[in-house]
Amino acid sequence: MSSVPEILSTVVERALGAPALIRPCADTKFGDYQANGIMAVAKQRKENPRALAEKIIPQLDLADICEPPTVAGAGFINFKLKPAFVASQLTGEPVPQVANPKTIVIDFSSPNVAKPMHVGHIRSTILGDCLARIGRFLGHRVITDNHIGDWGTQFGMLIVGWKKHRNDAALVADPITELERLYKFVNEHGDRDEAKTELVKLQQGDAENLAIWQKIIELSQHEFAKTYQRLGVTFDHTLGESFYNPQLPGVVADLRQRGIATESEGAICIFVPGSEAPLIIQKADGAFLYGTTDLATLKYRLDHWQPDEIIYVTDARQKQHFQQVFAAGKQWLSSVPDLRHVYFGSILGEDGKPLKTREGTPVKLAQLLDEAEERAFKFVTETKPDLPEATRREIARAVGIGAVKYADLSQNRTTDYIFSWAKMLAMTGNTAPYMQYAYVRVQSIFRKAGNPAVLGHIELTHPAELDLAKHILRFAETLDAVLADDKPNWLTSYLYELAGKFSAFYDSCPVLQTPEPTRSSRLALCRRTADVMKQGLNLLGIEVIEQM
RNA sequence: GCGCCCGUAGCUCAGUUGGAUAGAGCAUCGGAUUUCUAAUCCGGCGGUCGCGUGUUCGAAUCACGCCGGGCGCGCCA
Repeated sequence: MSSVPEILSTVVERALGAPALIRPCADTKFGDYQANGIMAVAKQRKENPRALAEKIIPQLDLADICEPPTVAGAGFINFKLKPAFVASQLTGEPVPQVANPKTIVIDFSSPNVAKPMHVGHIRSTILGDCLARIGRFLGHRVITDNHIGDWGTQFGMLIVGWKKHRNDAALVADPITELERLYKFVNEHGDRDEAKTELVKLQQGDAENLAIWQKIIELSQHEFAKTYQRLGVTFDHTLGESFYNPQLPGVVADLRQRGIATESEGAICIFVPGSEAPLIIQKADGAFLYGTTDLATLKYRLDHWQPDEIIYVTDARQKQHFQQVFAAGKQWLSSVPDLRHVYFGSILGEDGKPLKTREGTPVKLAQLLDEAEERAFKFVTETKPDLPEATRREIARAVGIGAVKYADLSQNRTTDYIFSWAKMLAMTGNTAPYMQYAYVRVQSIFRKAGNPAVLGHIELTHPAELDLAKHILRFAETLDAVLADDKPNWLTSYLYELAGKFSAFYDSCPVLQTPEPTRSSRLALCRRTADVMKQGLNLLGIEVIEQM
């Protein structure tokens, strides 16, 4: 089964001989879909667009699908779907698998070892996970990779701190906090030369320092895993910076040999068009930089996974860096896939400045999730005091975590956004709880009906039924659009409208008290709505619940 | 100095890549329930899309120039 725009495109393009540019109608009074391509063609051929549209229409064989198409405005063709067609489509497979699956590597989250994950990691983690879920759902081969920061100069300080100032009890209780303390302590009070010496020993393979380094990574990974579990995020690989470390000298040598990298002011640099400053891959003192690691990583991924596309989910400030890395990669490697920097803005406090705690430190992710759950728990306890506490906790978990994720994903990722508890946990408006509630209402109907409702024959008569049904059909095209531009906020908008249309239907179309055959038809419509809601929220990484 | 991003309703934001009369939510005002969870639904109010010039059948969207805000720019990641 194809999406409706695909069906319309195929038919129109056959007659037009050019892209049909099928879009949802700007206003539903015009119809359901419109073709915008006629005007472009008319311009090119110097024809009258309305006349061209009139000429095209008789060639369109769409009698089973929509009412006779009409010409409007400057040369639009409008299509109004027939209710019988909509009903028939509802019983098919909701989302077709892509015809040509791609291999997509998604690099996201990337926290630093020995530091707590903070709000800065939310967007990368949630966005990357969402894109991975959608890619897989559509049938692509997706490989997720957490490129953690597990190598670098900070280990000099950490090793000194570990050896001389470690508090084992604190390390057991809260490893990351203790590691952070050690780093800060040495940074402020320690001997820089000593840190440098330990770093060099580590780099030269000193057994004791290597063991400490590994232990620090292990402790950190264990903490990361807790957060990922809460968020329901998984990775296929966690190949951090250190993994590529042994490859760096070879990468630099190869780049120099090919004349792509050159020495300048003592450093080894790659100059790429479009930016004045070079990408430095080896410092004057011989050390490598993250650009070096990024190039080594690119080569590794190409060699091992043969991707068609690599997505890097990092904040917008790294834009220039990735432009340089991508440009350098294209000079260096013969066949480079579609490299995408999926960037995002910062999370700001309500004062419009980067979100910080009262003490001025970044807000820790774990604490943020705690607070979200706690706020949701308070609310559930107020509204449903009779539910057992365990149930209320479970609802609060799904609602709280869902709210945080939804608030982030519903925002256009390219801009900064203002973090607001009130807004994300609001039970009205474009929020996760609103949608979870809509789902709960459908489930309640099924419970009262005494069965989960099967997908049977659907008859669309009431305007609210038809409106809801048409929107359900737009699920597939929405997911295509999301993945084409890496913009999950289009999916959240879709789901918000779905929940709204369901609520309107719920309000005006009784289900269980209605006589057959309408009762079964409406139950089937509820079934399909619930399935799409659940699937859609699942693609955002948000759980549904049975009651709230 | 060079470069990137942003500016849309009182507030927070969409706007599918140049399409029709610019849309939501919040706030505010009004209405709806003997019926499946009112955490709901329906309606009203609210706009010089920062400003200007241009490109064309058509511009919030593209180009150029201003104004205002954010960010990045050779040896951190």
